[in-house]
Amino acid sequence: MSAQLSIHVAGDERSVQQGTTGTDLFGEDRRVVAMRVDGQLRDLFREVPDGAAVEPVDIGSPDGLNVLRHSTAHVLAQAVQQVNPAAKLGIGPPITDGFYYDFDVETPFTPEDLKALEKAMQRIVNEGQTFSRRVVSDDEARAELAHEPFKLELIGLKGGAAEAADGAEAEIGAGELTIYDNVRRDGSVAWGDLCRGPHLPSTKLIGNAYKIMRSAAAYWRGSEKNPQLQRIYGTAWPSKEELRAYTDRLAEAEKRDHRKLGAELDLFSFPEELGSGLPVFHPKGGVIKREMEDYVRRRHIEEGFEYVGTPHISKEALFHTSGHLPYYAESMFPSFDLDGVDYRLKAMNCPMHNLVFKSRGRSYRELPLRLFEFGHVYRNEKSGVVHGLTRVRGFAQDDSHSYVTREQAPAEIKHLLNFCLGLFRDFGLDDFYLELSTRETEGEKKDKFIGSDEQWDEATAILEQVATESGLELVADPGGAAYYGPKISVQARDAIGRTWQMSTIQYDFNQPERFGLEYQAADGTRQQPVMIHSAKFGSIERFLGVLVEHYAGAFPVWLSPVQVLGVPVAAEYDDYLRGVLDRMKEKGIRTELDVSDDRFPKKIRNASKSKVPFTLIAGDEDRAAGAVSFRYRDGSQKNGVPVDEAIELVQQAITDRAQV
RNA sequence: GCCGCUUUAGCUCAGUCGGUAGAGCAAUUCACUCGUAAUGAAUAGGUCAUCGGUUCGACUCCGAUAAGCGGCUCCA
Repeated sequence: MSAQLSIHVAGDERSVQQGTTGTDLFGEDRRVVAMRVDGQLRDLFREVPDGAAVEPVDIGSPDGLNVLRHSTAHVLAQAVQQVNPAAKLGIGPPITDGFYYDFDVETPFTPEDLKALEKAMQRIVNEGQTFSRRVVSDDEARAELAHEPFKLELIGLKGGAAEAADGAEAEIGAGELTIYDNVRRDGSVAWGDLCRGPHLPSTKLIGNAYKIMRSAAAYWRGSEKNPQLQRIYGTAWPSKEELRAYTDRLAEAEKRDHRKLGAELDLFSFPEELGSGLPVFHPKGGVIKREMEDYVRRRHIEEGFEYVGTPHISKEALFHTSGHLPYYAESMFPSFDLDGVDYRLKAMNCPMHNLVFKSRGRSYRELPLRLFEFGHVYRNEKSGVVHGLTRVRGFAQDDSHSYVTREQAPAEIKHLLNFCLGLFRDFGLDDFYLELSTRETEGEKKDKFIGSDEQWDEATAILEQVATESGLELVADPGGAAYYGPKISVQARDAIGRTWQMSTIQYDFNQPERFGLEYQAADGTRQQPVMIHSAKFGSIERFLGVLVEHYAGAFPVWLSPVQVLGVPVAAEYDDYLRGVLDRMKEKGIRTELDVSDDRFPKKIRNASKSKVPFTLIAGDEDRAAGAVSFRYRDGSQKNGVPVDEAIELVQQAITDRAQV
């Protein structure tokens, strides 16, 4: 048996003996943890077939990291069952920057449990266990995993792994079932798990560059109808240094947390007296909010919108007309009675704008008719989801509705998308992508949506076309549509990598019908308009929160609550500096003067901590020269700037929306 | 909503075994008038989240509620 095989290794043709494995090809290089054979990820110890194209998988590559993290998840699961043999296994896939594993246990894990598990994992890692792959039939797997009810359920779902649960495809592939045994150096089997693989050649490679991060409950297969399992999150990296870099990154992200910075910079707070998810903006946060509002109001008018105003509450019947009740009832606050009539707080502005449209006859000549306002809406968010400014119960949408003919719809959607993208650029946000949210026609969610198949198909096709033409990254979000129509949303990433839905553009054929909206066409017939909902910030509150994190509180000059902070070298120069700041105020620049009795270095420290873009210093030298000195956030200096020039410099930075 | 954790001065946090609370920063006052990240001293500040229970006695133990944190589910 010494037949020769001809294979391609990393692009080069090679002749090797039959039976050659990945380990034979790449075993020398410890960074190679798996291989791709004709595109398929494989364990290194597997034999390479004739004619195959083989690529090494580096531990630092996306595939390699997934293998590392998935194997680490196995080590965690082994540790859990070692400590608590009664723990039942859920799924344990790699995720961004780490992995998790779900367990069904009697009592949730405590922080002490997690510490103990981390130690148990280290012992397993040090044993240098190998992962041994074994193909099993469905029946064999069922027999072997009789005591693992969740794994049995997965076996039953084989082939439909994608629907089984996010991450379930790591356990079962579409093809044959496999079990991976963890084998000690003496050949004894320590543990085994139903798994598609591939895995590291040895647990040794995990080294000590892993960490258990936290535990939390998670619903089995992602549905709140199912029992909750206890999920342990962990992370794993090719080296200790990379693990350190990751934890440093998390610490850095924590410093940018808008909830923390919001309190430190005196921007906003959540008074307990008001209730969960109801923010108040302090004067400094109010400045940013107003700058955002001024900007977006002006931009809407430039883009052909007309500013309207509507109330916060209405008779409940309006929301029956719109379809919010019952389709959106869960998110609306309960009704309250006024003289025998039920009223509701509004959760969306569209029904009110429809009434503006309907207030008189409309002509095709008026279309597109674009109505816009800052609509304050109230949503009964479940207690567990309220989160800083990014998920609140009362917020302002910069909400608009464009009423158009069917023919005008694509151009209007393009118009709105460009509007949104321009806004993102002006606010300096660049880490974002588009999401196309569509309805679900199967499964339990399908009854959440109203309208005909033809309507949905047309609306979805138009949105998809515009989104694709934008050339931006586009992610599908099946089932994420509003009940009345599909939507494009712009998703922004915050400092800790979470993504937030900001702008949305929604195509709605349902509400015009439900409200009986119509316009008179050129031929004299009455036609139904299409309405296109859009919110550019989405929520003023959320957008502001994301801005705080994006800038870590160091806003560009035009958004800074205080643009220039005057720091006199001694009290003697207060008046001189006040004079300079007064001249700036006349030009609309936001200034403050530090007249506290702190000493100069302390004032500099305070100025620095407050993250103002321009600290303006004046002492004897400056006063004598009719000048001031600039100190920037990075500590750099620009001394002896003539006052006129200084004012010009600040004004320019504001106009340019510059970061300094 | 579900699971787990947390709640002490404006902020960050100590508080031993159940015997009625302490620091730093911030604030206020005084002195210092100072050129680039903390001058010194003094003063004031608390229904220990709220309500109930156990106890001679509760910040401490138990329960409920509220708010927050980490997830899940859900969303702008």
